[in-house]
Amino acid sequence: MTIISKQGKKFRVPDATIHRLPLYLDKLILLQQAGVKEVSSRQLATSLDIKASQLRHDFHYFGGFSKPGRPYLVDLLVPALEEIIGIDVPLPMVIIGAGHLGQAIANYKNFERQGFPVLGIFDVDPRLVGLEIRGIPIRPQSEMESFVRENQVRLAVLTVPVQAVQEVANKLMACGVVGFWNFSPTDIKVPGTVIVRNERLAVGLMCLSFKTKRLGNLELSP
Amino acid sequence: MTIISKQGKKFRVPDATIHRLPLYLDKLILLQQAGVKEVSSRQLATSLDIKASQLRHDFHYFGGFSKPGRPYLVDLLVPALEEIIGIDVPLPMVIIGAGHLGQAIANYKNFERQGFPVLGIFDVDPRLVGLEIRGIPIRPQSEMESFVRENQVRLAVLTVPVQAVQEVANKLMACGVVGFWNFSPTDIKVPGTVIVRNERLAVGLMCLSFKTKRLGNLELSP
DNA sequence: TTCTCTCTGTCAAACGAATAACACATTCGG
DNA sequence: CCGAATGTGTTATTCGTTTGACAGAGAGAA
Repeated sequence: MTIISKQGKKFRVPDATIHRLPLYLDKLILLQQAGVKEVSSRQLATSLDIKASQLRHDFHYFGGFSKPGRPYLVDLLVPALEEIIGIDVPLPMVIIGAGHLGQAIANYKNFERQGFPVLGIFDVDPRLVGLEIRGIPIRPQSEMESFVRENQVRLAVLTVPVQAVQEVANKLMACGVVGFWNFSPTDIKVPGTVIVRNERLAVGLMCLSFKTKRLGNLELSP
Repeated sequence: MTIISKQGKKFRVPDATIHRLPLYLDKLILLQQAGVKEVSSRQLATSLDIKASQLRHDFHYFGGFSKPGRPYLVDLLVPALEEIIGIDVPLPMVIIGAGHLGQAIANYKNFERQGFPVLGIFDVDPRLVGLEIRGIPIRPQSEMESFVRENQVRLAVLTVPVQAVQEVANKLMACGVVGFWNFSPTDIKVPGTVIVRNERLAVGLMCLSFKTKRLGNLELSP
């Protein structure tokens, strides 16, 4: 649940809705690239395996994007969603931990296209320092704090070992970081003014295990 | 929602509960390693930032793990949860796509410890073929199908480019794969007898963006 | 113009999940 | 042996999310 301001008033938007916004945007950009100009809630919803009423309900939180009777205009909807999600203004980030996962994320070009340029990668291992990933140098951990301050970085990706996470996060918060994308399998303690997104890969794998091993018990059709 | 069988009858377990089981197990193993023998629902729940009633409610789906009045016995609970989640019996997997993400996953030792040994990694790029990651060789894509058949692999990790995902998935299903851990940012079409877990990293990042940019509007306390 | 068709915005109902409440089993101290 | 304290299993309540229903705006055909 997140609060948004609209015309002075405040509204609460469900987390479930927020998670769907990037999916809508993604499909809409594909449509835009294909030259499609208009799309109805039903068409868009069907392609995402959700109900049209849910899509309209989601959009409703942010005010209408069309007029009754007319489908949505793709070229209007794309920038509107980009602004709502907040990727119209780039949000630079740093990656802490240049292990395999950190390098994989640094290598993923789409993040940059989607408004999340990686300004720097930091690691304690001197053997990694000096290497470059897509032109972004791996810097020594000791430079992290001054770099984050000087570049006013607000978002950090944490791919460091479990034992180091909390300490690294503390240092980053002291330097002005307000959002964490945490890949370590542990929670970090932060004040309510800081946002944390935990990406627990092992959990996903175990859910898959749970379901895969119970395939025989599945309901066959909804 | 997944259906489980218990004493002949079938019960439905919410997805939300299934997602928490690995978190419970994780904390319990830490306690076990610390030599703790007993833990109450309140202690365990507090350390995971959830309500004790929710934890008991979750456990209730699988029958009681203790007797009224007595806390849970860590050494009983750990194997019980392992069996429920299904990681008591190893579920071997293959990784398709040896890019940075594929390599990162192959490198993550904990998956093996948690019952998910990586039997093979496959890639179309001949420059990658022959390399080894933790002793697991990268094999040519052309060998994928025979390998999966011969080793009766049931679970596959997909870290191939978007355009290739559906075709690769089709081939794997024909060879007996029934579970996919899909890291490409697109849905794959599968019959109801196959389980897919989509790990859409970009969505997580955008949710973080949405919330980070609205920090000023946040409710200050719940 | 008027009729029909399409499709949104909006509200209501149904559903699912999280939290609270409590009965009762067990232990422990006196 | 009894009462207080602890803490589970289970049911009831509250809350949030999804789905369904529909009024009415706009477009196009006659």
